Amino acid sequence: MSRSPSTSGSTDLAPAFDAEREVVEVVGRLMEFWGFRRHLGRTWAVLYLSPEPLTANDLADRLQLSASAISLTVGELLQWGAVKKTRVPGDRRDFFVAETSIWKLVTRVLSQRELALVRDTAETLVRAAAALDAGRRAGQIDAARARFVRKRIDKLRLLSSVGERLLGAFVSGRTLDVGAVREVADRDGIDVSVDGDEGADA
Amino acid sequence: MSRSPSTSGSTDLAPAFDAEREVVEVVGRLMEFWGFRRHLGRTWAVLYLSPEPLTANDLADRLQLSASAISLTVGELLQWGAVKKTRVPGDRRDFFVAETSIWKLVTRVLSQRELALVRDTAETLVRAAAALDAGRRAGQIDAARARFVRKRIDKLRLLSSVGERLLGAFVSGRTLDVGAVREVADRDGIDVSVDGDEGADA
DNA sequence: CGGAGGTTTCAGAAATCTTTGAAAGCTTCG
DNA sequence: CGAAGCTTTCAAAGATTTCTGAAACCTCCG
Repeated sequence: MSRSPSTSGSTDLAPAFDAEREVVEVVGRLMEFWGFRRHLGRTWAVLYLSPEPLTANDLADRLQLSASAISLTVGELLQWGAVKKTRVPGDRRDFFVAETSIWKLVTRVLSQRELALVRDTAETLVRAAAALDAGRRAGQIDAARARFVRKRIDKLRLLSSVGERLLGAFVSGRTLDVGAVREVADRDGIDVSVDGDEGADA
Repeated sequence: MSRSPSTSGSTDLAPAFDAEREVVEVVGRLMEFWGFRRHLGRTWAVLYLSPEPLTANDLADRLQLSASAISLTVGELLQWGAVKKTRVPGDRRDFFVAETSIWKLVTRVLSQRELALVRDTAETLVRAAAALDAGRRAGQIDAARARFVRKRIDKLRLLSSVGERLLGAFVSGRTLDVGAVREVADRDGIDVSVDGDEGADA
């Protein structure tokens, strides 16, 4: 009982607890923005702000969610390594703690999720370019148009490769190789002129 | 008429057009990941791969969307500056072209959307910290606990300020100041030890 | 000024994503 | 070994977001 003053009506303790709540919400929004469900962020935040590990029940109370929702949410957080499970000797329940190294979390997500996406994109672009060339060779499509599309796809490829390098650098700790970014910025500029460039190469 | 071979059935031209379609879809997914509606990405991609400006109708055909959906989508793309409206002398219709400088687009989104988010977050964190201190001073909440929460909030603040700086640097072209990131990484490391620190004074 | 596109708006339909409650599955303690 | 308490799973309910078709609204041409 003394453990969770959560659902208690607003007493004098209110302002400080409001502070916590606000933080929880803002982290929720942040995570939502990052493409996670909002509750993942909220849940992590509650744990992050708690001095002691919490049980699924504590979380359900504070977040106003059902036990099953908590289970699901916590499960996902565990997968991302954003939360760890702990057990307390005499207690049958699971306790949870937040991973506190946010940096670690961010890089993990970047390397697993985003990098996968970028790679997938790159692959698709390569395939598309190949298909286009094939179609062009076979004379199935207008040559000029094919050249145009090809160039645009190449630009996308360049971008994606730079993105991949950026992410890679970021994740692997040697922080942001300035060169990599500059390069895009520049090439991007150059590429814009590709439109006029048109005839140069295929 | 000769202008839009869009709705024509699949003939020998298929493979090359499939290439385009694939690109369109992959860009769609990418954008979705970035927090935009998938159709925004798809629409932009269709325009990006088209040598000539297209009408709303062309877009509706190629994307299999209703006129209203196109209107909405294009409207949003216009707001982000991802697409531009063009008019052709004898034609009453609106034509659209894709903004080709992707770099410009990315930075615009980063500076408008993300930066706003980060700032909002930072502000909330400051407020929360203040409320917490107030509560603590008034003795409304357990001092040890307040100190703990305060530290965690401070860590979040640090992170958000670094994020803000990173975004700012990225957007403003002087590319990624290595120092900024390193700093977080380090402090993050230090902060993790806050847990141990905890027991000392709790 | 009247009419023929073309575009935008908007309320309802459709699709998608979330959350829930109930039941099944584990685990630990007696 | 059996019971009690937690946790997880899953189908259905609930929300939310997105898309559509119809109507209103422009704009330009004749």
